[in-house]
Amino acid sequence: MLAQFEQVAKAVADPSRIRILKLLELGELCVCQVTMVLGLAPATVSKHLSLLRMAGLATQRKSGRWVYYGLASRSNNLHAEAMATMIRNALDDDETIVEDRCRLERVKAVPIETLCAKDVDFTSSGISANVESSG
Amino acid sequence: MLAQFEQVAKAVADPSRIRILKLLELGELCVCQVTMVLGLAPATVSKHLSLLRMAGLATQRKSGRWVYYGLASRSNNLHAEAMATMIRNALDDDETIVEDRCRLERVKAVPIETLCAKDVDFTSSGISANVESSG
DNA sequence: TTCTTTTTTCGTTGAATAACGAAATGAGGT
DNA sequence: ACCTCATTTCGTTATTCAACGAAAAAAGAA
Repeated sequence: MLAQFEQVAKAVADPSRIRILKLLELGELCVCQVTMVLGLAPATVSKHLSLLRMAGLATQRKSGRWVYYGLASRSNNLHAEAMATMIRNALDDDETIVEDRCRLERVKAVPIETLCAKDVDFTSSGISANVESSG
Repeated sequence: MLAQFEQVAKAVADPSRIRILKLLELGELCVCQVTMVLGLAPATVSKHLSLLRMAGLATQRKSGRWVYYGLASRSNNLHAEAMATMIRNALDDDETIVEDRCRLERVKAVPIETLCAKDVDFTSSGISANVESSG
């Protein structure tokens, strides 16, 4: 019980994971989308997402080649819901969070097929993906 | 802002510090009292309390030779209050917390003058402090 | 099956941190 | 002033953990 609380608190005591949770508020995302927004290695992001899931804060759904993560609505971890609520009611004005969400919008604009392995430059103002054939 | 949240989350992501916060719910305590209950070195407990204070979760009050720490009612850290509320509404049934509070009652029964440097055996059923001269 | 692609696991490295004992600090008390 | 004692700071050690690249796994597509 104390250990469960500790698990949730540790999960939330990392800026990257907080950023991820605030991204997931806008809907479920696949690993590669989160990777693009945070600018971290895929392995690192996968680990963060897995850890959030273990703490009862995120859910996992596999669809096709992609694995989608979302916010957990109900959890087996007693304290996860309270922590999730607290985070949902906070940090919306934070500079980093706002920037992340802005970047997310642009990442979402790119079809997921062309997002990951291609040379998508989302750091500049526009997204210049190879979308010449998608209509 | 994100960093502030991170600070609070880190402060709370340690079992010893959670135990301390749940002890402080029962009123302010000096470092040596907390030390007796947790069974850690004074230096370690002092560090934990200092860290809780830095995170806006605890307050410090010096009186005589002792330094008393208590729960912060209002804080300059935005997220501290929310986290404090969450913890206050949780873990009251936790085995460790209950045991800690039981030990605290017995520690509180000993006058603070005789508590710290003396050979107080609070691990067994009764407290056998050297209180032969204080009555 | 074979290839490709997304995600995860593995192993390593560097940084953060919890714990301790020893020494320093600070506040009474003599 | 000096002594005593509670607390804090310092320095060390062992553990934890975030990040990465490389390799393995999983799941379509050809």
